[in-house]
Amino acid sequence: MPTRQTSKPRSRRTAEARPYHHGNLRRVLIDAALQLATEGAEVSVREAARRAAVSPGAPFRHFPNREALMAAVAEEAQRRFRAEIEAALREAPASPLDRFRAYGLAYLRWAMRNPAHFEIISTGRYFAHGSSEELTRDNAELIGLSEQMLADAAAQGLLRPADLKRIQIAGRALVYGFARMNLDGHFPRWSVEASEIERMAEGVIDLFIAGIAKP
Amino acid sequence: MPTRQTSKPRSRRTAEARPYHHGNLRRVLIDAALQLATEGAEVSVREAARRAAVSPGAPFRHFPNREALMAAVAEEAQRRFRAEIEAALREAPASPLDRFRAYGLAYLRWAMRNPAHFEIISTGRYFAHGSSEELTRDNAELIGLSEQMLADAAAQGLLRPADLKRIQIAGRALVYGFARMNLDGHFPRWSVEASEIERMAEGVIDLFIAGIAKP
DNA sequence: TCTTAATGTAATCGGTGATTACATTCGCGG
DNA sequence: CCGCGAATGTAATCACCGATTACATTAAGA
Repeated sequence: MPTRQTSKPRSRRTAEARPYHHGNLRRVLIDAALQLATEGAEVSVREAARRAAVSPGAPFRHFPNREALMAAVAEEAQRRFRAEIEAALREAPASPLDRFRAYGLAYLRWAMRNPAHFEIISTGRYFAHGSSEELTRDNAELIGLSEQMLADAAAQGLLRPADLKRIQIAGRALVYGFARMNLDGHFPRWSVEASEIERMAEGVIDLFIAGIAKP
Repeated sequence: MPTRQTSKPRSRRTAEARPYHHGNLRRVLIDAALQLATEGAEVSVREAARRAAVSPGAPFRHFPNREALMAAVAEEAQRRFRAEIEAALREAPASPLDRFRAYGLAYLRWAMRNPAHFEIISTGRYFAHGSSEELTRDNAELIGLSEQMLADAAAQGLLRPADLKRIQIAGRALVYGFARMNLDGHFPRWSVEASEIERMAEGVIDLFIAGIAKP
């Protein structure tokens, strides 16, 4: 046996079934980070590695840095977000304003039931804004959807005269603001009942639509 | 000279004017942290200490932990925020809806010109929510102000029939959402001109008020 | 099979929040 | 005026984190 004094390289095959190669680390790390976020904890690469039962340096074989991991997490979350909204829209009425309402409702429901994911998606604090191609594309399509609904509504004469772009941004701000108020703890008291907040979200959306719709 | 081998305790009085006791550390640390935030950097206790030309442990004589420092920073920022809104309200018209508009405008202008401060105030990510008595009190008073305006407007028959609480929350969500969209980088393209965003903010507020006002 | 690239490990670095023991100074009571 | 205790700053240290590097192990294809 030639010079071989480093460590204990005997590939131990005892009880521990996990092979040297994890086989699925990237995916498992993303899920672990997603889980971490869900639990409200700070997402650290080390903790994700710990949960994957892997060394602290291993994740950097799959992600150049922490930001890249967070971007991957955001992509996954955004995928689910978009899927839920499109599903809600699929079984929504045909009227543009009804669809607009269903859109806002689905948006807020998801944001309030997946606060940590929504936070990662929307904040841009966890990874550089525009760092992910897929993320910005998905987001742009979602925005385009709402613009289309408003354009349809205007074409059918359902809206009071107003700048469409302005309506679109106000609607986004309203819904985004409500979601973030929930995230940031601005609903302290009556938030004991999550359903109460969702009811309020519905009311706020209806108020907005009543404000832009032709009387 | 008795046993005295520790360090070099000779109180050096050479060129360096700063006395052992800083005299004003707490205040200087808050300002340094505020400055740090303004520069967009992560606010770390060590960096604040560095800027105050003081050892890394010194800040902990004035703040039990990082959170407490951030809370103090938030209190200072909130004080300025509230002062600006009250100033704007002082020279606003008497009509409730005009005052409501002035309120929203002052809110958004400050938030967009002091993004880092607004972030620290509103997010609750830098210190425990409700950890500061003053902060929650100030905030409650600000909210009470807006509620009063809406109540006045309703009493004067200026509003379309709607739940006041609902209007109030929608208004807060709208304005908070717009401010956060700006913070979180949701205004990428046409944001080259800051005045452009402020113009849009004005338009969004007007749209909202037109939506709740009696036609 | 055997060579090479992919993947995981171990050790290490600099930065950070936090704690502790110690040094220095201020301010108040004698 | 003195001196003692409280307040305040320093130095050293710890654990954790992101990141890098050298190395070990394995999978996969020529």
